[in-house]
Amino acid sequence: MAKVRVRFAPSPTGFFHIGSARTALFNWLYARHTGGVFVLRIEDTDKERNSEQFLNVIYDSLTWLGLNWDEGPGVGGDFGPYRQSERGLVYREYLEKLKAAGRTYEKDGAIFFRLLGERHEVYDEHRKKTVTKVGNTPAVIDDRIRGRVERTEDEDFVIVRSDGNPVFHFVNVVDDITMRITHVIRGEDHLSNTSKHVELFKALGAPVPEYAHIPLILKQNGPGKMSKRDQGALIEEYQRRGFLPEALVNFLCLLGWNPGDDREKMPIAEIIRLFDLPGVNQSNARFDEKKLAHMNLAYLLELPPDRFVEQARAFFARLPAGATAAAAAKADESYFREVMLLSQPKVKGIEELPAYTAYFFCEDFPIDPKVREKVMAKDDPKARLAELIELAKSADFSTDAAIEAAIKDLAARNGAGFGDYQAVARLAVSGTNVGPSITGLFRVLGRERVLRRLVRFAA
RNA sequence: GUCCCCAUCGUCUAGCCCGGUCAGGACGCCUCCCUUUCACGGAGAGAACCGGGGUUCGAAUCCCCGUGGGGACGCCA
Repeated sequence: MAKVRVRFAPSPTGFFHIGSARTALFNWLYARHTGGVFVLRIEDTDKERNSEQFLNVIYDSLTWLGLNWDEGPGVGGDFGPYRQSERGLVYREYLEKLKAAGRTYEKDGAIFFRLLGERHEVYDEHRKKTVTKVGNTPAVIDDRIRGRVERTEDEDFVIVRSDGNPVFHFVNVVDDITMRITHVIRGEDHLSNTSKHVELFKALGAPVPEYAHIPLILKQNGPGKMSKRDQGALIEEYQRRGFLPEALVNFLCLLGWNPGDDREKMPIAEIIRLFDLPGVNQSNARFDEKKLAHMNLAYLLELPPDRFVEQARAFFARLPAGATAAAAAKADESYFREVMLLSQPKVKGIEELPAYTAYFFCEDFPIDPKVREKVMAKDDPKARLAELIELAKSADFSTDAAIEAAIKDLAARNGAGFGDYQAVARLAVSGTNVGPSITGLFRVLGRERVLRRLVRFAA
């Protein structure tokens, strides 16, 4: 059997959004599952809307997601060039084939593709004008996801604009032929276009590829499919917010596909092993950022320490200039690491880290007045504070266990509970009532900082 | 308006192809437990087969019709 060749063919006319990412992902998965080839092709025939900047968004997003391409810009391949703007000669050659077959005609300066069949005029309600319909035979699409779909293409359509540039339907088909694409996996929004493509394949005497139209991703609130302007639509936003690409990829896999059992969080290698076209759903899926956040957290919690710190470091580095960013940047590398690892099991995302850890890096952190009121209303916090200051002067700060033992001992001697010390100590050293365990807090902050903050707070 | 696709908890979904288990899991929500704050974690509750016909002893599952949702109808891709 011929080797599977799939392609992802984005147009650099907008941002790279979640729907495009999933289309790319499903193509990539299918290529990896079958041992086939994943081609990246840039559909930049619309000169009005293209820009180099958008091209980089595509490359960056795919790379970040780990969707490496086997052929395409940057890596080459035997069927290039891989940007449509550089394939004019190929299109001309195939246009000649259509012309020679008598399947084209010129009108209003543009070149139309001629369908086979009887012609008659009819008034089109939607476009409010009379159009020429063709009594064509239906195109049969054997869709790997949807089954047999019939659709009749009944109007000639433009394949070359009056400015001489070929349009999407034509170049898409020509490229799929010349790049030997065996499976076209794309969004369901293209299903209606497929009859045009089938007509072109036939007219060019080329075999029609296998089709697989995947369901669309609907916006989480309101009607319609997700578009680049919707909340949470852009891949670069997840990247910027410190989401883990493996979590996003895992989440995206589950939008329209499942392994056939209850498993959700699974390594990409396992997904590759199990992924197949018949397993893809037929119905559209609504995007749910809460579930994505949950998936991200699950990955975050088990991220190896080195990678977690690396992610945190990168996130801090991109932070807009400010007190926390500056202080963290100046912080000792091992201290930064300890602070981040202490916070890893506590935060729900990398993006929470700066706010969550701010007091580790500066001395002028705010004291939450509401928390202060609550804590100071408890049983003799001033005495507890004084006792803690004494403890901080002499206790062993080297391990959590040592700190815990010291505080417990203190509590026992003064007829108080661990909690009586915990709350006031936390308030004094961090200004809040949330954070890592008090023992971890003491250990990482270190004796000097803890003592200084306790004394200052007591004053 | 025409054409195409789809239809199980609020959401993602299993089950459907090859009719017969209290329709299963996950997210979210709520309750409880754990606890040194906050999270994490654990336990539990609540929550669905769009409607109507048919076929059948029996339909979430097969067929038809509605309805609903989505998409396409550009010299955009």
